[in-house]
Amino acid sequence: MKPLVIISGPTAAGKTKISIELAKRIKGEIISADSMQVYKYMDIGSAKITEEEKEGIPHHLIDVLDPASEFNVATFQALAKNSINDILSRGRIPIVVGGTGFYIRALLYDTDFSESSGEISDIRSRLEEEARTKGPDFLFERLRAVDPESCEIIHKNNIKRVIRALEFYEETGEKISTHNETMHERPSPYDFAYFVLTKDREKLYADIDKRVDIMLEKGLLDEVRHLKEMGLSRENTSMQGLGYKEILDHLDGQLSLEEAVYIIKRDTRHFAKRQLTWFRREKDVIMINKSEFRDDEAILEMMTDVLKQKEIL
RNA sequence: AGGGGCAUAGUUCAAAGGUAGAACAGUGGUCUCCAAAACCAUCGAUGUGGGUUCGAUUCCUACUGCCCCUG
Repeated sequence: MKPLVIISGPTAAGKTKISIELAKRIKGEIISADSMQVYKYMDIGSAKITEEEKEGIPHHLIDVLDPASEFNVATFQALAKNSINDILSRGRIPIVVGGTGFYIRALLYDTDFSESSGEISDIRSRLEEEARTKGPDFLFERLRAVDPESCEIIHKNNIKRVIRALEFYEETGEKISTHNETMHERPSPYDFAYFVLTKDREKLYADIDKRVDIMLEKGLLDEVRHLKEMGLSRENTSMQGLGYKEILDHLDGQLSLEEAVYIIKRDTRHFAKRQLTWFRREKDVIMINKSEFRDDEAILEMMTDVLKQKEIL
């Protein structure tokens, strides 16, 4: 089986720094599992690693897309798989680093997305239109007719997921609920070690607030202004990123800077909390509370020990 | 110091002589193609003492704290 190291954790947990140190020790290369850092020109707001910080370690899936392009799990999975094979073929170890747990799962368990085209389908736009005109209950009841099991799992207010379930059914003729069940039982094709970096909640939140302030000092406003001049708007997936949508609202005069900053901090904290919920229930993860270690050195020692035990090294 | 006002959840604000509502925050959760998204659930309060009353958090009163005006 292919070896794979994963370093994840909530935003502002300190993944970047640790990942570089680990890569240096184990001859690794880094694959970013981050839905925003793939985009070019989005450096400050996505807390992207700088060239200097990379210390010569090769990074994949960073700065590979124009901010006007679409990006989603399926695309990520395909690109990441290519990178893994590329890295392994050169005798190096792939280290997946990033906070998008959903992407990591899709990669780690090799979720099958082949049924659908990958692009936003006509079916989906039609369903979205119907949700707008006929209301959410209408689609939910239609889903009940074709896939009642999904109605047990999906809350009817969660229009996005109701639409996806219907779309999946219309595209494949199969219920997404049964598809998910089979996917869930699939073992990972990798020999992996899945590390999740955390720190005490209070400390994490304080660091998030601090980091947002630093982003502003570094020129987040100018970065977003530039993206806006490039013609990007809320319609783009990239501009739905934390920090980007709020600053756009501010530049459009819909929010004061103070309000925008408050919302960015708040929503980033919410995001970190959701990430923690995700990792808590993820199987086979190794939680590393940074607050319980002397320093990064101790963490790296522990990580390499685990990798040796698992015979990944 | 004198006069006035306010005191309800972590915060901002409701309500009512019969055991207090909301928003936001906080906390827990869901998740298989926009996931930095979308969605669900939940904890939590009448400043302190006395009085009136069957019953006070509400009315009266003292205290304490905060705000405004005057000096």
